[in-house]
Formats: sequence, structure tokens, C-alpha cells
Amino acid sequence: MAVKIKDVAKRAGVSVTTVSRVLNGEKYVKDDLKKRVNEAIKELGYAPSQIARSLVRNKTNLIGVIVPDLTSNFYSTILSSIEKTASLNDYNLLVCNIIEDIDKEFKYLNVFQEMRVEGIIIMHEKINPEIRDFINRLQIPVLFSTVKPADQNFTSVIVDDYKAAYEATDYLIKLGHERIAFIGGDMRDITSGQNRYTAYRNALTDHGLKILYELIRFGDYKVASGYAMMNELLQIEEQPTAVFAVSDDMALGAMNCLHDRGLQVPGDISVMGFDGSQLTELVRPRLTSMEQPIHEMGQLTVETMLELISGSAKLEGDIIMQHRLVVRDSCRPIEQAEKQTAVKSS
Amino acid sequence: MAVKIKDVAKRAGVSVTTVSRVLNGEKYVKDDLKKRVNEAIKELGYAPSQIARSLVRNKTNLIGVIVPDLTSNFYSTILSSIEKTASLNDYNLLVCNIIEDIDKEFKYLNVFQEMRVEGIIIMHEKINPEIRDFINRLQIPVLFSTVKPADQNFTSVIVDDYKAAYEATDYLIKLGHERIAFIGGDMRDITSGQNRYTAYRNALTDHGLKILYELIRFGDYKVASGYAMMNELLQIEEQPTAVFAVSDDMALGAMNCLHDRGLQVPGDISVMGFDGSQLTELVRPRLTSMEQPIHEMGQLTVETMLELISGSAKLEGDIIMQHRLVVRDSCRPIEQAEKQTAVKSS
DNA sequence: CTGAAAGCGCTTACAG
DNA sequence: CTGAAAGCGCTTACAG
Repeated sequence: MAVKIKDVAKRAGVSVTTVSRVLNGEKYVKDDLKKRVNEAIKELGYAPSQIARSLVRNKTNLIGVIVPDLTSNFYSTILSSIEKTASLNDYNLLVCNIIEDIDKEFKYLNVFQEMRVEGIIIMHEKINPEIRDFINRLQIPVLFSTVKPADQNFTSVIVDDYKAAYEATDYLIKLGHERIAFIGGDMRDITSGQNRYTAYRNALTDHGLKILYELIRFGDYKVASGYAMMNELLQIEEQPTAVFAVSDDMALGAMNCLHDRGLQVPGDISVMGFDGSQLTELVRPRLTSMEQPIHEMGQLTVETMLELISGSAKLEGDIIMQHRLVVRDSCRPIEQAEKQTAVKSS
Repeated sequence: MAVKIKDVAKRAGVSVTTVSRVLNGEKYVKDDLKKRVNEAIKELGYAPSQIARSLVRNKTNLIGVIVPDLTSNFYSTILSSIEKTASLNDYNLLVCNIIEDIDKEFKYLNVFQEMRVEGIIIMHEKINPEIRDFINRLQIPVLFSTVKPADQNFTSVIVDDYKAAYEATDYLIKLGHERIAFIGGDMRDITSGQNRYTAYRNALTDHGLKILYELIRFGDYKVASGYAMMNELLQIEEQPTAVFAVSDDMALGAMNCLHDRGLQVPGDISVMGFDGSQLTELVRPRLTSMEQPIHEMGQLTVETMLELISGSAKLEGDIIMQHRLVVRDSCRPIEQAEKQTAVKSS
């Protein structure tokens, strides 16, 4: 069907070896031959088959990427960064959107293996033993990004979640808040689940505040769960004056819930997010958030992967990125007087 | 490096042909041989090379997708739907995020050709003559989705943009609005650019309203341009009472601009979007929007592509999807009395 | 500087 | 039911 190297060779009156040489920019091809070959290529609209090339070179220039949810702004943004860096390095992406479907993840890992991708980037941490064993047996480098699966010794590109969540909580405390609600993530994740939760509690106790377990809820990082958890938090007798949600999406859900219940952010309740997705700038009030350097993480994930592929680097331990608190409009200081009022009015 | 079919054959004590037969689920393999082969496969952790398979079968099960901007909720949602449908049909996606970079689009079209993808889905309409010619010469089926490039006879999966925009404008008029601003798209696009603009003007004149050119602006579909255009619209002496933006992102930008200027939506100005992205439900007030059936469009795009690939269908003309006005909270009726007030207060 | 030949890891007639 | 051999479209020593 498609034009092949033999056709070009015939047309140019040379051997396929010579065409191959021209294609790969080797020297030692006389200019007139080179010219004839290039003309033949143009006339025939020839494009060499990467499939055949991959087979002989044992190199596909393919990276497999597993994303938990493409429609999340956080993941689509980091995927965008990953794609950009891969493209700049002449690598192509095979993208799998698993939507919490572990079977699909396993299926795709098989596909990646069969497609002979040179590396696999995973942004999903809820792996099961089957997947863990599969990955461990795989000869292909695997890198986790923005997440760290529990009970594993896989390598991740992540922020220091404990420190980041600690500083976020600390910020709210310094604003004068004492009743700070927490909307956490999945405890199966070390980083975004356990670490952020532990940091929240430690920050409270380090400042002499009590941990109020009625103010603690766990969601699944998505907008809807932030909304639902906030709704629950509003049922309790004495309302929080601030909420720390461990994803921007959940923070947005919380803000929407407050809005729909007629409460003002930050007038009545302050809201703090985590991630630094574009949403923080798109909503009103703009969301104060503990940000991950999303673009840099995507870029470094790919660059590290390329080093793993080329063998120019071995990995020891995780790669830690720098988080950053970005103050916008969703948190405000609270006065002692207000705290009393809040208590009374509840 | 990786285990190959020969290794499996040796281990199982059969020929590679037999291994291949087991792999491909052919009958005519004795049960004991089949069992030995499967054991060898498992012991060796063998996964057949799709690269080699693609070469001999002349079939890659690959579809190339060109997205204008992954971080846009509209595109990431339809990509999610495309990925889902492709995956269900055992096709994999090679994803290119071009970010308005025509050179990158051209480069990727070449990559797609070299990778021998079986079909190409493009969600970007600003193609240039070079790309047009390239596509026309390509032996691979190309399908546009959600967009239609100008001056071309390519096939698109789209809504009836004229009708949809007409109905959107009609809705605002029926709410009593007479000063309806328009934030349009790129006039190089037939559908989202020209058709929606024409529909807006026709709806006005059909209802005996004058086209007020000072109320017309053009953006690039993104949030920032909606914000900027709204800002311009607020400079003019007599403000609009409603704004129709031809993308949800621009509508959101407009809402944010109004919010930042201290104006209420829909109290002071009504805002209507277009697309039906998830944002419509995530912002407050919820955005009334003329929706495209995003999931269905993604699904039908892939299903149509698969028919084109298998040759089981030829295409004649575009595939038109059904649009739908979804009323939320960003538009409100306006009374005659208010119109007078609005004029005076300007 | 150029080309014939082997080989990449599979599948698929063909023969038995 | 099973296997030897040819071939998919390239690249790469090897020889000249």
C-alpha cells in the first residue's frame, strides 16, 4: 500500500542501502546520488516506516503514560507538560486514561509492554499486588509522577507532601484560625493521603491546638467529593472557620457548597486548596493553594525518564520538587472576637 | 533483550509457528502442546512484539489525535471520550497537543504517517495550505471532530453551529434582552467562527433588533480572551444586558471580569456560553450554555473512524450531532422597565 | 563512496 | 494437527 524504500531506490536508480543512508543523514553519499534520492522521496511522498525501523533498531521512541482522569485540570496540565517535553526530545506518547479502572490499567501495562514502549509514566497510586508484581518483573523503566504508591519502593517525582501540607495548615493557623476542617484524600496513598493528613494534625498540635475529629473528612480528590464533604461539615453544630482541602478540585467543591448554602468565602469560611491547577485562577474568589510546580514536574519526569532509558542515570530515592504557597483571595485572617461570634452563632 | 517467540518455542519444544498459533488463538493445536506453550509463555513472562506483528500484518491499531490544547476542559473531556472508545475497540492513541503551533501539527502529521497510524483525528481547524495538501495526499483516513476548517471539503463530526448559535441568541432575545453582546471566535473557522457569528446577527434581525457593532468582539475561545473582551465591552457608554460567548471558557472569562468589576451575573448582565464543558457546573453562578454532546461526539468520532479504517463505510458530508440548550443560573429575563434603567444608569 | 546480504520478531501460505 | 521457509520494510556490518 504505502510507498516503501524499495520503490524509492528503484526510482532513484540506487540501492536501498543508499536510500537508507540518505534517510539517516549519513555522510559518504555522493551529492548527485543524494539529490536523486531526495527527489524520488519527494515525488513518491515517501515516509519511512517507523515500525520497520523500530524492529531493527530495537527502539520505538515511545513512552506510555497512565493518567487517572484526563478531565481533571491538574492531570491534563501535567500531561500537557509531559507531552511537550517528550515531543521536544522526539518521543511520542501512548496515553491511557484509566478512570479509576484498575483492570484497564493492567490491560494497558500489557499493551505498553507489547508496544515495546521505552518507558512508562504512571500518575496513579492505587496499584494492587498484581500490578506491583507486573511492574517489578518488567524490564522497562517505570516512573511515578505526582503520586507515590503505598508500600512500594518505586521512584516518584513528587513534592514533599508532609512539609507542604504542614505549611498550608500553619498558614491558616497564623491567620488566627483554630477550627480548621480537613478534607483529605485516600489513605492508600502515602503522599497525598497519609502525609498530608499527618502534617495537618501535627501542625495543629505543634501550635497547641486540639485535633477536632468531627472536622475531618476524606474524599477522592474530585470536585463532587469536596462538595459532599463540605456539606457534611456544615451539619455539625459548631462550624469551622477554615477548610483545608488536599486538592484544588475538592477545595472548589467545598467553595461551591458554601456558595450554594449562602455562605461567603472567605467572609464566613476560608478555603485552602492544594495542587496549583489553573482552576485556582478561574474561580471567584480566586483560590489560595499550596501549589505543586506542575509544569516543572512534567518536564522533569520526562527528562528523568529519558535518562533512565539511555542508562545515563540510575535512580536512588524520589525526586523532590519545591512546593509553594500561593495566596489569593479565599482565605482571610480571623480575629478573636469573631471566633466567639462564630461559636455563639452556631 | 526481551523474550522472543523463539525462546518460547525452544522452552516448549515446539516450532515458532505453533507458538504463534497459540498466541493468536487458532484451533488445530493439540491441547498438550497448547498447554506447554502457555506454560513457557508464563514462565518466561513473554509478551509478543506488536512492532513485529504490525510489520507483517500491516496493521498498527494506532490512531493519531491532534488536540489544540489539553488543558482546556472541553478538549480534555472529548479526548477522554475518544480514548475510552478507542480502548474498547483495542486501538491505542498517539496524542499530540499542538498548543496553536502549526509547525508542531505538521511535524506530528509526519510522525503519524511514519508510525503508520490507521487513522488521524484532528480537533484543530486552523490548517494552512501546506497541511491541507499533506492531508489530501495522505492515504490515511482523516476525520475532524468538533471543528470544521474553512475552504475545505474535509469531513467533520460537528453540531449545527449556525442553528445552535441562532437558538442561543433567540433564547436571550426571548428573555427580553435587546442589547446582547457577542464574543465570537476565529473567523477562519467556518463553524465556530463564521456560522456562530452569522447566526447571532440573523437572530437579531429576524426579531427586528438592530445589530450593534460596538457590542461585538472576537476572542480565541480561551478564558483570558473572554475576560479581555468583556473588559472592552464594559468601556462602552451603554452597557449590554446580556453576553453570548461562543465558548464556555470565554463565557467564564467574561463572568470573572464582571465579578472583578463588581457586577452581578445574572443580576446586572446575563452570560451565555457554548460547548457544555464541565466548567458550566463548576462555576457560580452555574453557566447557561448551548451544549455540544461532548461524550457522544468523541464516541462517534472514533466509531466513524473505525468504519473508515475497515472500509465498511464511505463518508459523504459531515456528521451532525444534536446540540442542546442547558439553562442554568447565568441568564435571567429582563423587563421593559429595566431596559430604561440600564440606559439611564450608563 | 556504494551495494548485496543478513537479520530484527513476528505471521502466513504451503507442504506434509 | 505441525513445522520449514518466505516475507513484512527497514538498518547495518561486511566487502569492495
